[in-house]
Amino acid sequence: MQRLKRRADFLAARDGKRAPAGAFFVQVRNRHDAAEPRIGLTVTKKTGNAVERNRIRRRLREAAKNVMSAAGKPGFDYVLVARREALGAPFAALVKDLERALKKVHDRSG
RNA sequence: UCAGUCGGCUGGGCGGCCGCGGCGCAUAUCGCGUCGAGGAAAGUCCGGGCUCCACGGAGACACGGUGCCGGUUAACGGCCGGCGGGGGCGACCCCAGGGAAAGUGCCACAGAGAAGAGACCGCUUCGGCUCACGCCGCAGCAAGGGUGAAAAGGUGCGGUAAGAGCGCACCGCGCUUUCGGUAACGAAAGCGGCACGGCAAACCCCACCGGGAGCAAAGCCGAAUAGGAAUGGCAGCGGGAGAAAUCCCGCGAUCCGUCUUCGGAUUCGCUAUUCGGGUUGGCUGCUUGAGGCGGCGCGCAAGCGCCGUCCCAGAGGAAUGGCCGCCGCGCGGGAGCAAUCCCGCCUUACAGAACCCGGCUUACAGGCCGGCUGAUGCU
Repeated sequence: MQRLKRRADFLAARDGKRAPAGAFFVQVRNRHDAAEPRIGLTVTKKTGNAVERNRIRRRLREAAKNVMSAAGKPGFDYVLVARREALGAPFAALVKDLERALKKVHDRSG
């Protein structure tokens, strides 16, 4: 699973479609190419201290890993922006929310 | 046993499946092995290493820091030992602890008086008035009261009209000498009738220390695009001369001299190659170090020396995670006379390496160990 590492990619995704997903929300950008889907994670300092931010990032990454192979489409970048609730939410719920959000985004875009 | 005080340690364990980062091996595409957060990784408050910049030496001035003595260290504002002061029955704890006879300044409020001070209440001889209690006046005084953070040595005895270092003893203080101690300092003796209030976290004086910036330091490699320089090739627009190469005039543009005028230079463009700078990016710096552990020796200790042994995170939108099982701990609830058993808890504090070390400071659920002190009980 490819990760977003450049600021420019994050900025591009910020202008794309977004969908709420419970403890976080998803921003999507269509790169219009055939490469595999990529994900990026945004956890701001407002969310908590370093330990909490790391934990949130890891849980979201793990959830994305479970979901992306099935629900992610080639040529798309997905940025998951965490809210504080992602720290304590059950893992199963994170996975479910992400699946639902991706479905919603792609249905809407056709 | 209770109360207290000081110091140290720990910060869940085992296993399964699926993953992540580094390194090694490899059939180099599947894989295998191995290692992978902390005591504070935190705050970034000190001290260093390292890198770049600046700098001839030395000194002076300014600014900042430190401030009892000795030791320790690469260094420190750290640490260890000691001294002095204060607190506690004690173990022990606390101290921004140089200089106030170098100078300047400040000491609010209260109070009569706040630094060569002062007399509000008060005490007393004498004189006057009054039968008397007492009142008034001149003078002497500062014991007692009162104000204050602080009132110009303290306590006691003598002394006196009342008093006062006025005299004496002890304590304190100052000076001198001797002794002990490396020293800070301590002890003793003698002398002095007491001078020298506090504040230096007011300015200041003295001693010592200090160049600046930081791994986004610094070095290397370097794409596209734009721009710079050099060289080669082709080459502006209009008109004229010529067979042509080419030359002349005008126009535009750029540059130069001083803005204009005027004068000079270029042919400014396109293209190719090369060079230099350089952003995104990549690599190095990047983890072997004042290193960890063990033993021996020296030292009261901080620490030092020798020997052996180990390699123990190196990410970079930043790896150490997700889901389970069993055990353990804690809390809550229930059953039971009890031992114990059952159920529940999003089961664990503070917190995530970012160049590396030495400290300091701050945060921290629960648990463990040891030294010492006081009280009580038993022998």
